Amino acid sequence: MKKILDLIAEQMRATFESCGYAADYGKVTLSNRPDLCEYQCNGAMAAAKAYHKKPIDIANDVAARLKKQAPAMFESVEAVMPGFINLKLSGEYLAAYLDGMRGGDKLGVEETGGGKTIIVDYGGANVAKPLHVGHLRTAIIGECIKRMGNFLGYHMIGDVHLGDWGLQMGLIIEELRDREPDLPYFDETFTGEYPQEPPFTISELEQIYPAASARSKEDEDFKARAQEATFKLQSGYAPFRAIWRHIMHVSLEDLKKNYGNLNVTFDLWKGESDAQPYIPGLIEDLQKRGLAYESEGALVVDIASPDDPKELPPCIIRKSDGAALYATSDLGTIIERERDYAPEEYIYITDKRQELHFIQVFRVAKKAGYVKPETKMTHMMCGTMNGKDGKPFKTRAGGVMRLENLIREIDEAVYDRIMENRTMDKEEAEKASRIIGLAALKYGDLSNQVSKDYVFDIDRFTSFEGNTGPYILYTIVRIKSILAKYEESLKTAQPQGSPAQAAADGGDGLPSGNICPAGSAEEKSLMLKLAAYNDVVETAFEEKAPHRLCQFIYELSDAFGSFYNTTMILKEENEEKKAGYIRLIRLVKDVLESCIHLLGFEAPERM
RNA sequence: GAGUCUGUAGCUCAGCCGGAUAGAGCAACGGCCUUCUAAGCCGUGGGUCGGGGGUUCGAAUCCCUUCAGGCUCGCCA
Repeated sequence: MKKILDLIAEQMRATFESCGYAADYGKVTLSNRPDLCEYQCNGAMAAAKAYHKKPIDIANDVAARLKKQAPAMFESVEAVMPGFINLKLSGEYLAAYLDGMRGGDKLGVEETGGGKTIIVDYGGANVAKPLHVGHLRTAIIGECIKRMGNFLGYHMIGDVHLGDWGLQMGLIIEELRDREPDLPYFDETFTGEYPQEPPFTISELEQIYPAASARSKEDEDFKARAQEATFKLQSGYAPFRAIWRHIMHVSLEDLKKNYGNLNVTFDLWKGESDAQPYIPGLIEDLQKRGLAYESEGALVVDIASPDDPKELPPCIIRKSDGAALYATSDLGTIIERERDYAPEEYIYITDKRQELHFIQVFRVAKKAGYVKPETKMTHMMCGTMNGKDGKPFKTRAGGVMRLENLIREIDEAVYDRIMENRTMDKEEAEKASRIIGLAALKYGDLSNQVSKDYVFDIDRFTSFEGNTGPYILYTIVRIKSILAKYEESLKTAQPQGSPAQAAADGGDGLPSGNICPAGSAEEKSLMLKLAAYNDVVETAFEEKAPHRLCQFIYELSDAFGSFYNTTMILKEENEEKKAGYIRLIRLVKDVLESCIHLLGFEAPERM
């Protein structure tokens, strides 16, 4: 469906034109004075200068003609000093628009994506290291971007892009050697098959890595061994490759479980190791074409542009010791992605501290022609999640908070909250607390601007009052409850097989018919808010701004709350009117559920 | 030092490609449950939009300057 603002603006543009002004002045926006109007056009003030007329004269002229040209669309059209044109939509027009949304398969949202392929690189988890809060933002923002894109008809490919090729592998191998020297991987004379069973569990692995990491900081000798082991692994030394596969296997299983708990999934589980085969060719190519040159012992590519306010450092693609690094592996990944998917856009979602790295990688990729000039390369820079003290979030002990501990803390707080307010059996309360906890966590994060740091306050997030995920869920649950009661009443009033039952639309038990024009200010506010849905989803995706979606569902829930409070839906005596309310609130529920699905969480049946 | 981002109510944040009286939530205070889930609704108080200058009919929004803070600045990822 066309966006309602576009429909109004089309009409407004035509009217400006027929009054002898350029159509461009007919821009329409949501009103910033809801007490005065619903939509507004400020074009008359802008046009005043160009046509040497008083703004109010132009506004009067346009308003008078608009009323004649589109009588069915507006309830009122007013020109107001100094030159605003204030609009109120007709109740019938609005109700019909909402019926159109109900009839569409995506609630009126158009598939503007046209199947374009976009790769979203988020996650960035490291193999053998547990997920921590630093991975939280990129994961849930990326998941949301991916879901919005898919909903809008893009072909989104999410890649976790694991850190699976660094020094941590050598550290683990050498630590394992010291702990279990008898394993066949360390027997250079061993010629048999390596065991299928991994020599460690996930919890052992998670214990091995930090121990090895700490040791390498004190023990130079150990560190050198780890570096040597890393080098051997990367050179293809069979026993270490075998250990590496075990590490990957054990760790991936755990990562999938943890991402799964966050409702985050990936289409690709690629990692830095997958980029390695492309690196020798990449370096050779850059050298042969004169793009890469030796500088201070390293191999670098210039990326500076005269437009830069400050000359940017070159991108290092090979260290002076001959090893490849982060940028090299990202470029290798780009080559593979071009070969396999040739996406029209890349979206990388990482911490904002990686800004320079991506500027460098993007410029090298473009300069060398590895991606087409028209391919969009976007780096979404996330702000950090801070604690109440404004500093990066830490555990009480001062360490890095593991993601699963954070999730558990929230779920427990939610569980307590449920038990103190509701009568619910233990099993249902536990299930509900996981669903609500995830909503609290994700909404709390996504409702902030992506690029800004934000304060994560468990007490606030689990207090469930006001602008929170649970409030949104609560709205959905209340609507579900009303709908269930209404359906129940229909069943008792209309026996099975009756004509009224047969006329039910979509087999959902509700009578066919339309949403009625609003009967109250609260109802109309709710309807106007609903009508903005397609616009909001499109804007949120274009601006890569999930917080816009959050703001929308908060306002929609708020509008529903006011309507709910002033209108006794099930007590309505006029059956047609009551059915109209039901259709309306069902649409509210559908839109809210659609939105939270895009945000990456769900609503429980009761709470 | 250079670059860059941020600064809006006591706290946490929207608004920022110029528009009318700067909005929410939390906290504070006051109302509303024999009626669809009160995790709700309604209301009150609370602001030099960091400071200063400029552009404009009009600035939280654009430009300059200044203060404060964060982050980044070739061989980590």
